[in-house]
Amino acid sequence: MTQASQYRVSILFPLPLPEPFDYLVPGDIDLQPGDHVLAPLGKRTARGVVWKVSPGSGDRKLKQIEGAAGGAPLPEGTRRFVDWLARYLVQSPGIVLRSVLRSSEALKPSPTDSVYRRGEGQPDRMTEARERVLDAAEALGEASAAELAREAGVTASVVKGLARVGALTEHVRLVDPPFDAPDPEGEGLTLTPMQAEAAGVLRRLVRAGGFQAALLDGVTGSGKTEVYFEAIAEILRREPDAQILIMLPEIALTEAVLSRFKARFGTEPALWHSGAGPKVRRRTWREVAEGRARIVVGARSALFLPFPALRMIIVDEEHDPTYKQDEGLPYQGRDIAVVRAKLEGAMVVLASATPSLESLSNAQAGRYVHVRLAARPGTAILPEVGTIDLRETPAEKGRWMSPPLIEAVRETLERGEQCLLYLNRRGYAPLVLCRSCGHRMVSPDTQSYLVEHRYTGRLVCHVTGFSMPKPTHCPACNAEDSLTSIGPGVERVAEEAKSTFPEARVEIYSSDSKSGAELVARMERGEIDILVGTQIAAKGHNFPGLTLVGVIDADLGLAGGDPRAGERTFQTLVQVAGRAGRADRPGRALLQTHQPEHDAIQALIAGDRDAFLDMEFMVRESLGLPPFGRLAAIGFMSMNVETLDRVANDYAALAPNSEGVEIWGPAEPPRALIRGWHRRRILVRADKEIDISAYLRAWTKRVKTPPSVRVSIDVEPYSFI
DNA sequence: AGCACGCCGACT
DNA sequence: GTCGGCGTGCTC
Repeated sequence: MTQASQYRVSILFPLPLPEPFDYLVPGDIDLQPGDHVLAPLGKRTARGVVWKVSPGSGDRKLKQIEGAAGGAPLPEGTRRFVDWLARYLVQSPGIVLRSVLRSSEALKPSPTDSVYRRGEGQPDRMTEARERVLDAAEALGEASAAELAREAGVTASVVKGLARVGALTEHVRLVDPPFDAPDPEGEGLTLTPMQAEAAGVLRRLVRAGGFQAALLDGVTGSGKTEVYFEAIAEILRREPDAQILIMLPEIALTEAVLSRFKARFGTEPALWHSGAGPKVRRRTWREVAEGRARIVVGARSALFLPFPALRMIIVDEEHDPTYKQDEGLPYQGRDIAVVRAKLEGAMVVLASATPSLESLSNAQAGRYVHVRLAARPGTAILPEVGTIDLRETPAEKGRWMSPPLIEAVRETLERGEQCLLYLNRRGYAPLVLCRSCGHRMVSPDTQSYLVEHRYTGRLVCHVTGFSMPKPTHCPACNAEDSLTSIGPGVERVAEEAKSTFPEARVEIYSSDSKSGAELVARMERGEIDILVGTQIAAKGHNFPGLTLVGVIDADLGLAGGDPRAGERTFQTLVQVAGRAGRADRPGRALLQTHQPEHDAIQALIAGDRDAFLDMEFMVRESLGLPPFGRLAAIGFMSMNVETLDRVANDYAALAPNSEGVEIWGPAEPPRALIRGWHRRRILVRADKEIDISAYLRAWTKRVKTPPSVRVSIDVEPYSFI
């Protein structure tokens, strides 16, 4: 511990600090990059990670490290990912590190508890209570004292007494046991020739090694999961210690994948999602960091886990908008997954039935290997799709099903088949207004329309969750019973379906439904004739008796100035229409629309995704929008509108002048006021060659903002408006 | 993110 | 006269 043997380390803290801080280390403590340490920071001790090690004590007077914090070191690939992301997202590296260090207890070894098994010894004195405990131990094989006591109806002291005399033996058990190694040779489904061919392409990429990107583009029900399972098996055969991350957009989807996973690999994967409790998190985090968890199934935040040997990332349903995180650290999980794979020299597979424009463009440019997977040779991506022009055959006043749609439903019901009526609007009516004075019921926080939910009798704000009973008098003019419901929600369409087809069994499926799983099961068994559903009904189910999908309002989402609306509508309609006519019964989809000539609708009818894409690409290219240009958003939030506007305007005024960069705004975003917080937004559009992150970094360095205004930077905003 | 410093309002 | 509000600034 001589002076000369001291050295320096740079420590990155999971705090919004601009850079790692330097400390001295006594020569008898050995620290490597990635090690977790405790270090004095101001008046307190903070946890951090060694980012760099330098020889000598340097010329600055530095504080000394307090000690190591234990745990497996943060792998190099994870550290490079943090550095890269911080630069790309224009955030402090500490903020990014915070997304990595998501379990405070994971650095400690797993806690242990004691379990008891039946031992050789016999108690000198046998009592009834002791006998019951021994019976329970035989039956359970291995159990904690509390479990045995509960099972036998005695107190734990009886268990302890038996352990003392050797009739029970005590064993130490890990509370967080390691995960079992997956078996790549487990039973899979038999692949169709088409699937086998796709799996073969992925296997070849695995064998090529290093960074590889593939877009697995297959219609709903084409067996994408089975195909990427084969790629995973190939990796595990070649490298048993390889780690694989399967990303899914929602927890709801994990159940289905999990059971298929278990069937294929003979064990359960490690889980990681926002709903997981501290126990699951610390187990998964630690086992991943130690390299013992091989396969992780997780939500977008699983990308930040400290994999030491990541070899493959699957992004399932890659088009799903929930991969975009908007709060805190704003990032697009799908894009970041590709970067992480590149930094790790791993393979990435993006899978979807309706790939995003960005991914398709990457595939077209040859950056991703495009693996197409049709259900059967020659099958179109859609069932027969037709439109109903609401300008020619409108629904009756106050109703939402047009005569042709009613007729189609009748025919379907007569054949004993099922219908899905799709409308992406929860509740009964999206707007409630006063007949006598025209007052519109709005949310107090956001000024957005309150949605009537007739089932609960309340008016609900879908932005904040605020709700109130539906008033009997207009709050503006006090007229009695003057509040009328405008427009349709699923509850209203269901009401109409019931009155039109009184003999049919009609159910509603939305996120308000109490038991979605039960509805799905009943629909599968044919116990529902007409299912009226929102987005949630469009995802991933297989209803063999469903042959007609009626889209109540195909125009929803096409309106407004959002250039991404067409793509989103197209994807949704493909997913919805894809529900119809599986299990060898031809299905059809009918779209009620006021603009049957719209590109997205036309492309759907033709079942022609490429035509739709060409159209979209042209629009984007002419505007210089992604993927032909870069976009970023600077968000401002404050309780005080005057300060907010001043700061946002100052910000815009200080934008660096640069060729190929345009500044739009500041403007009011779609929800300019939420719970007393006012918001403004500046959009930045840049040509593709411009490093928009560097531009933003230079810009933000020029501006200092008062703490009363919160500024956030989003380099991959999903919404353009 | 903490934590302290500091400069103004209502209390024993 | 002090207790405490949270605006401002710093942490190797």
